[in-house]
Amino acid sequence: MRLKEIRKAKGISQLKLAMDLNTNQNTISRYETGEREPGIVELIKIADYFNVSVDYLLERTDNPTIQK
Amino acid sequence: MRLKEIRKAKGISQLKLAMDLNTNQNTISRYETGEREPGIVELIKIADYFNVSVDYLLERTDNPTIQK
DNA sequence: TGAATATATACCATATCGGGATATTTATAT
DNA sequence: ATATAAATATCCCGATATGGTATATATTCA
Repeated sequence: MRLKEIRKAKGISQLKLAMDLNTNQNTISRYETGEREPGIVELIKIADYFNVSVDYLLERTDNPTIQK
Repeated sequence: MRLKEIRKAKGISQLKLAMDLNTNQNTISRYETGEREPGIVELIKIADYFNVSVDYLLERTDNPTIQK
């Protein structure tokens, strides 16, 4: 997950992101450390929040846009 | 998940797919009926198996290719 | 229709998840 | 340099979702 990188680029804290996604800071932390993986629903929420493709979030491509 | 559609297009059974992915036929069935969601690891395995983007698999785009 | 193949469901044990609380680390101000 | 605040990581736990085995149902087709 390229989450930490993306979040930092937007300059927001784990706490803010967590609140915006209706979850907890510790949950975000775990995603970033790789201790846990989000479910698909949460994964999509994160991608949408940052306006990036899921493939980009998962480091499967270097292009953040969704191929229309 | 656009799994059923993709699998049928390739003309393979749930059982064959399951075996190729080292899982069970019933697990595939559940993904297709929507009764359960795969974890991210399994999601990526499926996308790679069919050579489609995760976004396509998740019906977030109509284009199956990964934007490089 | 009967056998084979394909798909769905029931049940269960376990792993994984999210949450609250807390610890640790990092930044900031004085 | 130290105190305070902000940010991030970790511990513990209950609840839930997951995958597996076994089985039922549905579909294909000879």
